[in-house]
Amino acid sequence: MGRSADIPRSAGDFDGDDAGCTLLHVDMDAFYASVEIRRRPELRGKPVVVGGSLRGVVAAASYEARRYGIRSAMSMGQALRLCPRLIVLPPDRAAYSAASAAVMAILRDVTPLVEPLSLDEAFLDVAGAVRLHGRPAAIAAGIRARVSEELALTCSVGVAPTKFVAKLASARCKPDGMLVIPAAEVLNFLNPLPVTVLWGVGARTAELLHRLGIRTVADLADTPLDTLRRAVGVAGAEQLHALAHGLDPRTVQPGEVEKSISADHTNPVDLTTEADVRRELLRLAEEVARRVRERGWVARTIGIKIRFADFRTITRVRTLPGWTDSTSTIYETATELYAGLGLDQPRIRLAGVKCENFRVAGEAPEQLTLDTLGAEDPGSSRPAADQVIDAARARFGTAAMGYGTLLPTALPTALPTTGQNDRATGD
DNA sequence: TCTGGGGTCCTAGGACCC
DNA sequence: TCTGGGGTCCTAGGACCC
Repeated sequence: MGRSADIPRSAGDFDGDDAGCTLLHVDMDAFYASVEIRRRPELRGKPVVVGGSLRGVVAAASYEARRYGIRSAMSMGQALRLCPRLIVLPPDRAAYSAASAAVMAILRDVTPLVEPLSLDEAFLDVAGAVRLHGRPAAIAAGIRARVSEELALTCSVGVAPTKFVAKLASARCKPDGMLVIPAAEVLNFLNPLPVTVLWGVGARTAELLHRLGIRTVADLADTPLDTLRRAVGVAGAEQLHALAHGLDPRTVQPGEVEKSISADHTNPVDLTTEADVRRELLRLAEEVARRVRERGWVARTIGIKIRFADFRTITRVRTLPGWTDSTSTIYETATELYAGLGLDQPRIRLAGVKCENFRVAGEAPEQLTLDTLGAEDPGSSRPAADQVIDAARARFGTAAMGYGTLLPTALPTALPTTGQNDRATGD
């Protein structure tokens, strides 16, 4: 990478003051849709969304689809009404993860201070990289060039003195753009923007603020802190007040680890029988437990989420006496929490299972298994069975083997622990 | 064809301990 | 006997983000 003037794609046009603009926000353009179009060039130029499921919403929309007013999070039905010839593709998470890893690798060539926010965006702190790679604007242009040339994808990059201004900047130069907000321009940039652009202002908070006559960032900056506190609570008020004045002390955190791991699924048809719900909880427990084990962790808190047909949603969690990574312990806890709801004639749209409160497996003071929960079989080899299943799935895919395939039609309250059923039936 | 699936953070109330 | 404050842990719900 050279000076900004040498950078292709005209992104280096910026010749203003980027001193102190050491925070970059890199945001991939229409990421899932772009990955799909990259491998199916015949879709280029067409309205494409990724989403798919029967009761689903749009996860990503190509810019052609957006011309019809289609946006992510819109229901698939509404999207199809706006554009009947819309091309709808089912999500392929593995492909997006692989593309994401390639993007993150390019970013980490610039600096180790990369904080991914999701598969398709990341913050970078380039303060220490300018000697090697040039000014922030040149670094941003270089990243955009590499992503385009090596990955055939486009991204937009915001360059600013703080995280949230960098993120706003990337959003305002999409697609395939770059925007530098010099320190001296931050307030001019922020003031006219609607409050809804601020981190933490969603529909509810916006409504509260509008009632106070606060519509722009400038309005917010002029509002006394006490007034804000009464409207949105102490923590929210302090943060909004700071952001409105261009202040954001957050630094780039490259080592962020997950605090919870969850899986949930909206069923195409509501679940109405106990057996169906248990089967679904088992499937979700397997998925979550596998991901916990993948990381070499153990969890102490297990939770379920249930969304009823009327969209009312409840959660229940239980903190166990010790830590576990066992599918059966997580499943048992989930079913107990479900049973505790005492539902009579359930109509369940969505079920979810979550683990939190993690430790690294070896460092946990104790390993909680079914045994320590008082199960009948003190010699249970269930953790070994988990490992066998994980290994089989890693080789042959998730359909290869699992507790789910072991279960008879009428589900038992507890999983078999004698080992005699520990063979996949292959169905 | 109303409303996905992965998360984080905050609040409020209760239990419990000192 | 009445009254209490502070701290921590746990749970449920909800706002918010991508």
